[in-house]
Amino acid sequence: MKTDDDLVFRALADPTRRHLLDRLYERDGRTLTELESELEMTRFGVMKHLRLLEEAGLVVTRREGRQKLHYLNPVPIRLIHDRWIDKYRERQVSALANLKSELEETA
Amino acid sequence: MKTDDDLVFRALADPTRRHLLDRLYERDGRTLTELESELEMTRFGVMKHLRLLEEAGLVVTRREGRQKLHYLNPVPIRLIHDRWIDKYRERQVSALANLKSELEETA
DNA sequence: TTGACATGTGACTTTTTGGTCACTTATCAT
DNA sequence: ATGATAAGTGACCAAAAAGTCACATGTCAA
Repeated sequence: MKTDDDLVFRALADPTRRHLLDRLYERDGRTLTELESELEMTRFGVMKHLRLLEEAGLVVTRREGRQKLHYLNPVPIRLIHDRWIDKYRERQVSALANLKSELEETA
Repeated sequence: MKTDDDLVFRALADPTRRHLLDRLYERDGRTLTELESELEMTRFGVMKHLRLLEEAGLVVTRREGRQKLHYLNPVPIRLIHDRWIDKYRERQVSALANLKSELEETA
């Protein structure tokens, strides 16, 4: 059996799919053709990736005529967070994460 | 090139490794042998999984005589969160995630 | 110091995943 | 209608990951 969260984690495991999420985080409502244009991969590869993201619920889509618009859904990401970070430790962990980011910016 | 975050996402992609994180979230400082005992897999399989988790920084270890103790490090998880959830939307998303969890509990 | 215990390594096989391609379907504008 | 545009399907190949095994190392206790 393939559980719900399994789809999410598997979807996130690929760098191309994470890149697609990054692009949609930046601005969503994009089409397959638009997303494809900036990747060194055929349309079919990108389509497969988008399908996995959609099946995982990380991306939701809406049809508009002959094109399909893609939107980022961050809820599954939050659920990953909540699985291993309880609200009592959230502040500390968040502070550490910020510290790490800042150190890396100046490095 | 294999980036830092790539190791984290790949590590999280496997159900056995997520299970190991769950066990360590429950209580950490466990040994390989202890973690192995509850899995239907040889010691070698579990060892490989733990090594990937450690390389990803999701688990940190400390040697204690002939045994190796494993601890959960939640910081990389928080960094995943911060990648796609900005602090302005964090509240909404968190609320939606809680709602989803509650609905599933009673279902 | 010897036997038992806890962890580690490298080679190997099987399964899963990523990517491409030929071909198809649906929608729009002229 | 028809040519152009956007998205979809199933088969296929190559690359990567999961898991096991024979063998090896380091540590403890009697």
